[in-house]
Amino acid sequence: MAGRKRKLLPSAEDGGCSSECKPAERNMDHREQSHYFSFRGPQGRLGTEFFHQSCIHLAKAFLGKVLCRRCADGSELRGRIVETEAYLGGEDKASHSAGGKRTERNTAMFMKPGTIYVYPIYGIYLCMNVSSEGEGAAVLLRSLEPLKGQPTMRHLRTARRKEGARLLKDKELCNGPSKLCQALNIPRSFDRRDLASDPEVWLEGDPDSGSDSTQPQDIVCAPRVGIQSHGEWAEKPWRFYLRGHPCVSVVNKEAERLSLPGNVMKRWSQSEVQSDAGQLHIKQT
DNA sequence: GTAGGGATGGTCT
DNA sequence: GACCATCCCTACA
Repeated sequence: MAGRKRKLLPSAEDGGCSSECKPAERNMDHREQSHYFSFRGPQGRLGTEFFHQSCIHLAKAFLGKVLCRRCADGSELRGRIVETEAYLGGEDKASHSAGGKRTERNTAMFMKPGTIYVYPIYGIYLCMNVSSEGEGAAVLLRSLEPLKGQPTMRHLRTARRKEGARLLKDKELCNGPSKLCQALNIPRSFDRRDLASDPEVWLEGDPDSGSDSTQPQDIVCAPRVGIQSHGEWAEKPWRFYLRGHPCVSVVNKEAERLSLPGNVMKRWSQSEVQSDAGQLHIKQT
């Protein structure tokens, strides 16, 4: 099979990104602040107790939380989780651990809640899951809203793209499970690490919590993506995302109609997203 | 903007 | 040898 030539990601194996973080890019400037929301700073690392939830509860609880990545040079990359999928293991035939099947690859799914499961997909991409309560259960992280370190994320994502390709917009940096692994430089070697205690990757509370934390009615429940071959299990509404958020990878309008929003005080509307030289601005209603 | 098609190689049977 | 929890590019509306 004649393949297209692509540049390899230089530091994908070592877990560090010092070679990717140019000094000028490490300086915080206005471009590194989220244009979607105000970023109020860390709310503290989420510990082991947070991950002790059932898979579906944890998948919903992840929404709004901030995934943080400390690079080898000390700089930080941050993104708010806006889309997840629950894979329950056991009866869930779409799960890598269906039927309790345990292999070298999926061992992390059977480890303690909060364990990172990184696996390769389609040969060239990686996906990141976090184990939950339940035998073989894990939550797939599908999309993030970039909050900090967008220039570095863009550099990491561009490394695999064709030379001369157009500049990626902020909302395109992490809007997919493999894209977020690229943008945050999550390597395969992070597999089986503990998200509650690892020094290089961790989870923090929603920086916007307090006045406008994620409300249940903001969450859309939809069938999971890319598992059509698994029959009835493909229909289970175990994908969760923030309604109207521009960083969601796949919008399901039918599912949005079915999950009525009710009295949503804060929503994100595509029509109010304005593009400005690759950056996005969004007004909240 | 969206749909369609091709790429890619690890994992599992 | 087939499958695959994806991504990117191109063409077209």
